[in-house]
Amino acid sequence: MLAPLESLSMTDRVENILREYFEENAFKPGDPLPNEMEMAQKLNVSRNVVREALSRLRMLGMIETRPRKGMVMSQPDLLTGMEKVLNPFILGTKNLKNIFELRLILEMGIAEFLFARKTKKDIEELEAIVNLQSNDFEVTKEEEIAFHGKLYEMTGNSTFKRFQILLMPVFNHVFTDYSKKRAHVELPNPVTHRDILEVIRKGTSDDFRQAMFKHLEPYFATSLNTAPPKKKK
Amino acid sequence: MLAPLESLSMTDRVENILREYFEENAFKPGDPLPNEMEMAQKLNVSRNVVREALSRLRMLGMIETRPRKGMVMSQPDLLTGMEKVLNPFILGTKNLKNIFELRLILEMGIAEFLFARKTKKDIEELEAIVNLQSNDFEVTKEEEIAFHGKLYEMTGNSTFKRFQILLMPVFNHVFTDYSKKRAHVELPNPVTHRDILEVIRKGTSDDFRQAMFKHLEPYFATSLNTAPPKKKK
DNA sequence: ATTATTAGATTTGTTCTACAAATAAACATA
DNA sequence: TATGTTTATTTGTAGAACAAATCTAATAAT
Repeated sequence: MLAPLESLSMTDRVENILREYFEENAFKPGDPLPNEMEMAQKLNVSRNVVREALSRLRMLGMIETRPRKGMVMSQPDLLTGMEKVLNPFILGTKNLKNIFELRLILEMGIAEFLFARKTKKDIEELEAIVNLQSNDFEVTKEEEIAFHGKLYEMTGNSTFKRFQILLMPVFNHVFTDYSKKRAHVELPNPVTHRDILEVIRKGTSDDFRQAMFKHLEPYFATSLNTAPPKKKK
Repeated sequence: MLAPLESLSMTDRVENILREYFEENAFKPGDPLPNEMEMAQKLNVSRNVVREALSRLRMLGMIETRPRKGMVMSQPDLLTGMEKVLNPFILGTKNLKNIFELRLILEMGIAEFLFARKTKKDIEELEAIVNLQSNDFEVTKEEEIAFHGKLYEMTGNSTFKRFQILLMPVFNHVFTDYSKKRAHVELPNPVTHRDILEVIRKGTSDDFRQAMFKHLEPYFATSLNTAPPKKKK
């Protein structure tokens, strides 16, 4: 196959060079960086090109600059870059479907950490959230987020929690979209938030996974039915 | 508390404005964008500022520009932004620990999709991978990646697969780091890749989760022992 | 009439210059 | 010592200029 060989712009190249430079020299958060003019001269490019590359790294949180003082390395947020791209209109249907599934995967996978780290206080708070629901069989989006958000929090993993919170709106967007195309399915024995709460209180991590699967069954069904696995031959 | 009030730079503001503009007007991949000068004039900023903002969006894959022709909206990759900051030296220990756990969570969560979508061909390929291992009880990093990578692939979720591949080096980095500080623990009954293969062949998704947990037990132990849950009071 | 060539206009990539503004450091003052 | 002032430094922003590639349209050739 002949693919158009991609010619990187100066900015692209400088961005890569800078990241490699930081990596090779093991720059850590707080370390001061050379100033813009110095970089531009060393790399033999204009200050503008350097600034565009730095602007990218600044957006990702890799560097910080105190205006008129200098630049320092800083600790990036893992998910900032992803967050900015989470726009349902420009993410393709495939990406959206993948995100939808990703949430289900994550939700099923938290059992061990949840049970290893749950505290009495957590369970009390979770109960309070459940008690605030006006109807156990018809929860609002806010109640949904409150409940599951608390579960993520109980894993003690802040990245994971943030990740899930980011995914949630996309998840809802996709599900709403699917729902329009499919007849609504009533489940005979739905597992409610309250049921899950009891499992967390008295059950095992295995019980939790089974309960969670039942709880998420409509979503699993949606994903596995409407989007059959396509094998690229 | 008095926190330093953050004043956004023009570039930051333009970046936000552009993203909102794309979102509000439901720009889709392929849609042409106004040119740089037009944007600069409409926003009453210099072309430099617009270019820095556009450079950021270009990095994330939100826009593409065919040099000297024009800019078009494009379909971003979800994980590009994350990939660029995956540098163990600048990610803090907390982030690294979170990533470490995230892999465990994901690995435990894939059971349903794996079993719903596995094919004979998948299982044959997985068997081939297992058979290539020289020692079932002492697999190399490459063999490890091959095996688990195939599992991710079998979920039929390309984003998920890419996600895991990105996380793997960080995971190994963290575990190597932990291993130095802890005595090596021999497990009495390790679950090997071959065991997991058999479970995938003949077992259920529940069996899979239990097998996978046993397989990953050293990692779970590492995470749950060395990093006890800290409750922020 | 169709094709080939040329010229001009457009747009991004890149460079350069200039200046404002904020800070830190050095200095001066009370 | 504590406070005010000056100065040098560095980023943020603006604007002009040009190269290079593409598209359009006009012109020339067959």
